[in-house]
Amino acid sequence: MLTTQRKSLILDMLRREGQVIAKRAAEEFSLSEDTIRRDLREMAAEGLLRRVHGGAMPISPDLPDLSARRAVSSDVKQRLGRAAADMVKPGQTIFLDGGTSTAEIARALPRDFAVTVVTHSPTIAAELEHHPMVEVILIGGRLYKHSMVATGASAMAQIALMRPDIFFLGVTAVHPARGLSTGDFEEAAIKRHIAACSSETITLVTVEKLDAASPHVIMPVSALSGMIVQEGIDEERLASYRALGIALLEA
Amino acid sequence: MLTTQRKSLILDMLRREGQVIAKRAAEEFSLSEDTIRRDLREMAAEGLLRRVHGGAMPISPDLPDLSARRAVSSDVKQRLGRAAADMVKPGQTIFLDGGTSTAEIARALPRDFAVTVVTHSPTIAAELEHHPMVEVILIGGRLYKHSMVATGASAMAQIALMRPDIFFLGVTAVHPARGLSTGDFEEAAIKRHIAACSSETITLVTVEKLDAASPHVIMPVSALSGMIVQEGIDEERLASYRALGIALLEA
DNA sequence: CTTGACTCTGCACGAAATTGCATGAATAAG
DNA sequence: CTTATTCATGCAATTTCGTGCAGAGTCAAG
Repeated sequence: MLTTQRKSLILDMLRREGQVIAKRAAEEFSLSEDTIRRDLREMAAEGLLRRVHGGAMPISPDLPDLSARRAVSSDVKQRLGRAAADMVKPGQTIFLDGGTSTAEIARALPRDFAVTVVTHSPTIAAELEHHPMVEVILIGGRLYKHSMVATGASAMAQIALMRPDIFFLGVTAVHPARGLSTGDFEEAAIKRHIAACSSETITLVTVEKLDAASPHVIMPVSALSGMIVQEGIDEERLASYRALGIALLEA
Repeated sequence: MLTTQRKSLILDMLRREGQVIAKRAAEEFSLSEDTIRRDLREMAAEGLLRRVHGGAMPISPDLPDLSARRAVSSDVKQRLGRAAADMVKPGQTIFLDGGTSTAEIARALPRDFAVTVVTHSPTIAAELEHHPMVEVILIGGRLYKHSMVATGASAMAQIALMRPDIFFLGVTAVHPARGLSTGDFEEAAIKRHIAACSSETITLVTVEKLDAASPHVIMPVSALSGMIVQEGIDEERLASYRALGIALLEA
């Protein structure tokens, strides 16, 4: 990665999140903290940002509109998103479902290796605008307003041409017997179709989704390759999933 | 391969990916890095790009990126957007090109009647998320990072199935003789294709775009149905467009 | 056909930039 | 005050850069 580009990305990160944490940026770019600190020092000298202990802050006091977005993305989902992003290897193609959980994956994707992201969510696609190394394939179709994903015959046909390595599936409910489910029939169909085209299907699960059921079934839990579950859930509640042979990763 | 041609390809790569990495370009063209470096050096001398360690970046350091430009949605563009939205009648289907001007149209669309919006820009699509009456058709394909629009054969095929009433076209330059133009060859092709499928094509023009020309021609000005131009431009500068029979609306 | 000027390309080598690690100082937290 | 981070600087290893140079190809004049 070019250092010039990295500095722009650091500025982006600063604008987006209102701060840059040296440690986090180092992970993000897969570089040592020393390098990030050097960047921050130089950029501070150029007057692009203000150096603080642990990272950097914007030169001017916070812009309000972006801090709002940050507040929405809960800590739990961020952790799940990072764990999911860790599973992705350079050169792979992943399919990101619509939703707030999968949006976190998009944000957490390492910025230093090339990945192809396929998505039928314009929101996710827009999220990846400033990601330097990610190639984005957008699936088109009629947009479902409530979930903001493309659906319909055209979307199905475009998806049928893809063979993603991992499908990160968004669900509203997970139940050991009733399977993975969501609130809309059409959406369930398209999720099922994406899963069928993908080598692996992984879903991100927070407590409130666990052991719940929605009206429209996507697939049995056993069809999953793995689940990334919120940390701190009783082993007891997870047992029935392990019994189904599902790989569980806590984050 | 001709070095002249290679240099254009390098410029394309720069526009497409926002950077050129010497090593990668060398692989791409099956040449030594030395040759690429020489090219980059020469092109930097010609002012076509900015040399950085490891490769090259666009000439303008840190173009105010889309988020910044979006925040600075200028008063002029808002007025142009409103004028464009006023042209749309209930029940019509419009195609919105990518770009900041057309994004203003999306924001200005009346909230009380049903319109179908077709777009190949995930940014525009996301913008319409909270619009109650608008049906959004998203065109998919490989996303061009710098302009954030879907391109490629798949996008072309999806567009070919649509017959929008109005295409609101985004351009970087308008010239009475040299026509409508933009910075990227591929983009020019897709814009031309959309225009061919649409009943009318309207473009929004601010002063700095008027009487200017970019490298890649989209179509002659005479192929337009109309232009919405920024208020307060000398009648003299508009005369040549009127002479071509173009309907001009000032806003 | 031959010759000579010119261009393009790859290789070699010293210079410069970038990065990670180590060390000791500075800072924040308890 | 004590402890754990975080910071700055020096240094070594690696990568990239610029330049000189030689071989191959092109082109035109002789």
